[in-house]
Amino acid sequence: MIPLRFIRQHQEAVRQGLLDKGMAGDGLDEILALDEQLREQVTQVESLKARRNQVSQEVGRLKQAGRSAEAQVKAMGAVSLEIKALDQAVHALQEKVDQRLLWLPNLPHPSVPVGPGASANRVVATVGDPVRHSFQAQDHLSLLENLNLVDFEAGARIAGRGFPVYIGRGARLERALINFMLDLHTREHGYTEIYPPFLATRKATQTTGQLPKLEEDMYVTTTDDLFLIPTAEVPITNMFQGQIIPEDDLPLSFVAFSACFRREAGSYGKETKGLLRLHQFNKVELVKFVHPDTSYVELETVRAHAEEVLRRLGLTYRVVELCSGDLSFAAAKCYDLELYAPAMDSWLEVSSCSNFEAFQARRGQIRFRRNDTGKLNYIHTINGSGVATPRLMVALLESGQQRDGSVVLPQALVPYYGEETVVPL
RNA sequence: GGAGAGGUGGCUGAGUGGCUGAAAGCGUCCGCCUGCUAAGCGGGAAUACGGUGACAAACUGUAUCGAGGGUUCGAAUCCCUCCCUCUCCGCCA
Repeated sequence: MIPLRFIRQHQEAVRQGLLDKGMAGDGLDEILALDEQLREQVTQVESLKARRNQVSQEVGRLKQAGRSAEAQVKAMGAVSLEIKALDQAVHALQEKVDQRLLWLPNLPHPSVPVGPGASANRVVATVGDPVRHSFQAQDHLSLLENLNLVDFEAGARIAGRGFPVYIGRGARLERALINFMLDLHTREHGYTEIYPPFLATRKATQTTGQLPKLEEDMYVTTTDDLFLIPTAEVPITNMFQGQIIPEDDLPLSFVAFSACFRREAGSYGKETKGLLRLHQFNKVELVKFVHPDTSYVELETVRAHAEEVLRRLGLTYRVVELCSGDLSFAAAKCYDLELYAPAMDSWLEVSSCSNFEAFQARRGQIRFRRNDTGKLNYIHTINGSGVATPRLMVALLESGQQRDGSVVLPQALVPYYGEETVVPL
């Protein structure tokens, strides 16, 4: 949420930010017009209320003195009716303004490259050399099939396409990846492990910014109006909804494994084969609640923590700084981590590390009290995937495959998986 | 799902129609005092939005005692609806 006062005072900067983010600025004019109208009416009701309060007190005094207050009571009866009518108008206007504000995305940070889409993104680092196999490499689909790790048809019978069933060693490998990542982040990076609910309320989902705009991408349970989480960011961030965090507790760092559910509306046709785009997948997510002064330092930290997963697994990846037009709704700045998949010769996004600044905190009223001034301020939220498993598995299989069709796993994974190689049965 | 109890400031907890934005305590901040610490003494401090003002200080208005409605000149206090928490019962992995 962008604060209304800020919009009022920095109209052109906000307009430009919205344009950079690929959103027409016309919503802004409407908000500003409504806001002006609103403030005018509010001033009007408030002065009526001020008068009523004053006279009502007088009535109290008169009655206590045993004197009549009939004239005052009568006059205020009329005023109260007027107030009621005006109040209704004000509420309706307020509701309109609030709704429109919820549809405004966060503004890009000044350091973010301006551009409309992926072409304007900036590769800021590449780690490792793209693997070149000396034999005819299999893509992940055939590896999954030949090694019998995933059963897509069974998943389709259960829930439709996009819901893979991991089987046998595939399930074990998936579990190994999750445990490896959780251990890394909790033991070495200092995160507190969370096991969150996988469903969240409309309000919670609004806090993190998926709603109202991305409702069509969410699975919802109609009888209770609960949403299946698209990422653990939703439950973790909302643990502190409406809370005031002591300044000395900052930063708070949490890591959670969760299943993630995404309808992926409108993305059919592309990447629908295999594990590249799913309706349900697993992810280990990092979430930090940080002091506003340090949020951009913390963003780099989270990014480093996410990168560490890929480093430990010896995978080739690159870091992409997203341009303004590619930023998600709530993000002010974001790095994507992309793994190299040799058989497909492509880069697969496995992590997004974003600074939301106070955008989510404002929607969810997450604040801290400053020790020096005693004032309440919004904290900043940072999160990063650390990381999502399906494409990680893709890169792992395609990179580690051998001429004989087996896959050699990275050493870091062996204690978790229990074996060094996955061999064809 | 059934019955009951309850939701008040950072926390605990008073408060059943006007003098309550809200007692008291804890915590907190400032000052004093004691050669350190603890204790003690005095004082300050809610949040949001609006107005005047320099997007300062300050002053001022309105709202806020779970949420939304209602009654009333006036509601934390009375009525209705909803949400949440706790206890007991039922059901259940």
